[in-house]
Amino acid sequence: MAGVRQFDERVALDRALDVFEARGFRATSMLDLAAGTGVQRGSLYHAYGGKEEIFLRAFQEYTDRFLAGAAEVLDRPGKRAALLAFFDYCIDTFAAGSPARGCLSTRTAVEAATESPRTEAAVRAMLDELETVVHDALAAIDDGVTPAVDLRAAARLVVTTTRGIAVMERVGHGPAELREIAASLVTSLMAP
Amino acid sequence: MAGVRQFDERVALDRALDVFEARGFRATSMLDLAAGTGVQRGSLYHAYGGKEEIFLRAFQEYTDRFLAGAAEVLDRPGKRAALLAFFDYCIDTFAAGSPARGCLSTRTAVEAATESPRTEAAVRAMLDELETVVHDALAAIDDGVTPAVDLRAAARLVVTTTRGIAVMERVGHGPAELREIAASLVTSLMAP
DNA sequence: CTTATGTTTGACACAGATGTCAAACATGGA
DNA sequence: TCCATGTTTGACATCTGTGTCAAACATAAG
Repeated sequence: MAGVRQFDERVALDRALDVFEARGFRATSMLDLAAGTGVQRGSLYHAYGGKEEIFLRAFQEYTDRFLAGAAEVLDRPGKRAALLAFFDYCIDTFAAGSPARGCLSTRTAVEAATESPRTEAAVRAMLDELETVVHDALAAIDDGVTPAVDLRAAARLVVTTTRGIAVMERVGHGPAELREIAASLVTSLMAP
Repeated sequence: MAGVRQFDERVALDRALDVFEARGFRATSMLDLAAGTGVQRGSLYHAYGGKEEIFLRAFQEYTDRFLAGAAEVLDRPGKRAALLAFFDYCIDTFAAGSPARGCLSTRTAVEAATESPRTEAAVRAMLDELETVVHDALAAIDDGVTPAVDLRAAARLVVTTTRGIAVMERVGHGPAELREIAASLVTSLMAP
């Protein structure tokens, strides 16, 4: 194998992810990606084919990290505490950076899903997995607290609420307000 | 006053709204608006200045209609029934058309709010009003059912959930699934 | 050292969008 | 009727992004 790639693929995709998080899928051009990664546009086309392919690879990295983090914070005794920690984790992620990054998966779902079936499938898969992570984590906590609805429905409602919170963040609600919304859900769902 | 506008402003803004609903704020160009409204691009620039201005006017129309519709469906005896009817109304709106239109305000919040303060403010105002509409409607229903959290928080959680549902719609969840999510929230929030 | 192989580079042709403008136009009021 | 006023129109210059490609290049393997 001669003719070897001159850039570090992991570094490049990592930087590409930064660009996508800062600008969103639609607004990111191949020019932006070239600038952000330090790799020439032509090389990016040669190596990956185009923006969608690059996005899908970077998004996979994002998904893996996010889900791993979620599973970690959910792992504690007490369903209520676990959920509150999970929402804190989400909100911290959304609100990080200045201007705030927002939630990449939500952004992608809304702005890119319709025009790219593969992207839609990737986001959908991510949310399904997140639902499973939440479900399994709650199922593993045996503290006598029972949700108002069955566990699968509760998990889906929790995931849906993270999406709602991500949207509320975009219109200017601060972390404190977002946490209040989360607390309202947890109180409702896990009645005392 | 000589030199009079040749197109019907109400019709044009109505059609512009269709275009924005079909393609989203970002993806809509002045060319698209010209095609959609039947008004020449130059005339649109002359009359409104640019895309953002046109959007804000069309969005105001959308907001008025949506809020009026929401107030109407929320007006019934029984808090649970009112909320379920409200979610049905939202879901029907999001799922209408093929491909489904989705939720314009959610879409706009996510894809346009950061890059246009006026747009962000418009969406924020719309959501604040929606929260008030929900709050006032629930406050007016005296059926003995009490939410698990205070009414203001409940209203905000409901609005947040409509946003979450709008996102879930984008990744392929159908109306039936979306209604289940709504039902989970209503059950949790308004414990029997 | 040489070769074969895949990579990098800058340039090219093209498409779509922007914002502006002078000239042509339509029309209410004098 | 004619004029003043604001509107419409198509064209223009410009910009940003796309996707492709031949030539230059780097390097692992022989």
